[in-house]
Amino acid sequence: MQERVMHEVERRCQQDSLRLTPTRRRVLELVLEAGGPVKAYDLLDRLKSEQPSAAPPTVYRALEFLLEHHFIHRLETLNAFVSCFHPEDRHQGYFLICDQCKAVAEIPDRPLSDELSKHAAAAGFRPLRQVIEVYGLCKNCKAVVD
Amino acid sequence: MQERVMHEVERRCQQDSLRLTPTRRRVLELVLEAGGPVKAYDLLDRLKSEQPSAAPPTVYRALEFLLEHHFIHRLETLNAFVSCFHPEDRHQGYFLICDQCKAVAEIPDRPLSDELSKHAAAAGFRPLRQVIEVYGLCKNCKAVVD
DNA sequence: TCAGCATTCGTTATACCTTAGCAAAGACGG
DNA sequence: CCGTCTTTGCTAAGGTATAACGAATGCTGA
Repeated sequence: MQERVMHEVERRCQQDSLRLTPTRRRVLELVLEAGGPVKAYDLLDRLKSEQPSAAPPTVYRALEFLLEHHFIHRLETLNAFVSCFHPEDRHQGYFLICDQCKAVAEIPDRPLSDELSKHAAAAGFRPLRQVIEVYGLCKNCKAVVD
Repeated sequence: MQERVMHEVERRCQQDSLRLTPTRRRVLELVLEAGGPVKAYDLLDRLKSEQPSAAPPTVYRALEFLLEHHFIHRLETLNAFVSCFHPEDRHQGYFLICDQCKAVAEIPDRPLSDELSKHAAAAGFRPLRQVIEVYGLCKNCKAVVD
């Protein structure tokens, strides 16, 4: 799974001549390994253990690159980052984020996103970027509570 | 307009026996006066000029109270706060935020929000809170660019 | 191959955003 | 009034993100 994403990212970088430098690559791996939302400073700690010279800008610059090319996403409310599960298509969608266990599901729902864009456009607004995050309880945690 | 909101907030506080203390009230006024997204530290600066003892917790606690009762909203991506224009009904909707002039429009679109909740529920998720923010160019700024 | 240019990186420092913790003061019900 | 709960004042620290600048590296065209 992580490898699939990694390969896809490599392909895209080659195709668009983007430079997937060692640090950028390593940060992406760390995000993938996390298997859920990770904070920038957590990444920094992990990075430091293998590359003591790493500092905040090291991580933030790598994250910036990965975000820019949609290889990862940023969860605005959590100040955290998650890998993108479908880097192959330029999707728009939303996130379901469990308050309890922090599991994140990325739902590539294009119709809903298009609907939102349409509404915005109808109001004379030119939409460029959407942030749709739903917080609540995931299936498992809901079952425990009920 | 600002007065209308203020009155409505007073009414709600009385009705639900919430304590709209001087500081809470003043912070709400400052958010209303701002007429757009304001940062916590901007509020703090303004507050300090009339109440020198004000410190970060002063502002954050007031904001917390106002958020909790939906008298203001938080724009997650901007780390900023805006007043709620329709405190009378427990709405859900989305925000249109201009990258250029920072104007914020609060759109109380219940159908779209319900649609999103429905999708989430269909995936076994129990939605508790939605964050929908659309960034782009407002009508005016779009006209200038084109 | 090499000079020139653009991009990336290392490093330091700092700015910005938010919460913890605890004691004092105030509001409210009995 | 007294006890309790909520709110505040205050100090401090934790967490998040960017500025600035020079050194290193990669890329391109002569």
